[in-house]
Amino acid sequence: MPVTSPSTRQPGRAPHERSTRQKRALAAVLDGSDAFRSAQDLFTELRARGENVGLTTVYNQLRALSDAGAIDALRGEDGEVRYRRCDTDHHHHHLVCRVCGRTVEVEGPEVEEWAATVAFAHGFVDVAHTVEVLGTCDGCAKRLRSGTVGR
Amino acid sequence: MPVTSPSTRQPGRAPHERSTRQKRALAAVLDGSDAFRSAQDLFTELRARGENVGLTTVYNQLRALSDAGAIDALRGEDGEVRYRRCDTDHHHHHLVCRVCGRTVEVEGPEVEEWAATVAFAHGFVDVAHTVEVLGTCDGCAKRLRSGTVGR
DNA sequence: ATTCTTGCAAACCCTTTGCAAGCTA
DNA sequence: TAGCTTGCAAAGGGTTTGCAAGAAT
Repeated sequence: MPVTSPSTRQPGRAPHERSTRQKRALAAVLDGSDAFRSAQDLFTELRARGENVGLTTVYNQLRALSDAGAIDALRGEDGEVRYRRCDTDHHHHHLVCRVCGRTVEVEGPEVEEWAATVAFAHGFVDVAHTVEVLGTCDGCAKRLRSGTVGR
Repeated sequence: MPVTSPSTRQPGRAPHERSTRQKRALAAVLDGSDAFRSAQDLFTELRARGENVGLTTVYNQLRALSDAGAIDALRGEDGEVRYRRCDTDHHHHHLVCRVCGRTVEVEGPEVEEWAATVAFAHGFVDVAHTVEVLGTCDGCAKRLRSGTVGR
């Protein structure tokens, strides 16, 4: 007598992912900005938009998305992790404005090479590297100069 | 009539710093290792050495030392800040072993230049950058290969 | 009906702060 | 003695987890 469970189900099968209002809402917010946003920040915006999504869910989703490689995660100086939808697929780094959070994706072949060379020279293998460039973007710099103090 | 406070005391005068058993103990631990260590880690080692130093004091000191530029502070992927006595004075980056924490200070003129160029190209000013190279050092790689599993 | 998803409540963990007692100079 | 330093206790802040109710398939 055959088992009742469908034969399509395999042992290591990835679980079926479901579409929910919360996931869609979070995705919309992520799509609507190209700056790195913290979980708390995203949560606040969701509430502002009238979307009722729990903070826990925001964390749950962000982790899932990050694990799946759908978003970039970056830990800031203050220890908060910030997330951002990643457009490009290839390896790249970020140029981030410390004032408005605006980010530009940049490439740096010479940096990749340098990292590999340096690591090799010291006998390190399985190398990864993090490179972030932080600065003040032109717009913010102008604003700051003109006396319109940021804070 | 002159004020009673000594005339040697100036308004913005830096406070007198005192030498204590705790400070010396922490300094000793920091000197005894050239890897980045977390506050908790340092605290544990102090206890292991039989030195009674409070966790709060470790944090207090590390912050003071860091503010004074006497030690380097680096926030890891896990959000913990790690500290390390910094030998060299000039700007440099770190090559860190993800297994044993061993670090090598490396320079990268090309990276500095790249960062400056990229930032300039996008109109960013007042630029800073963080570059960390993470890998597995030769010793650890060998140990892992030989089946002596790390965990 | 099944099982993934949600989100409240509470736990975690690192770090900071309040403050009274302790110690250095 | 003066006031920097210590460190217990407790608060803070971001993030994770337990788990029962809810929703998608």
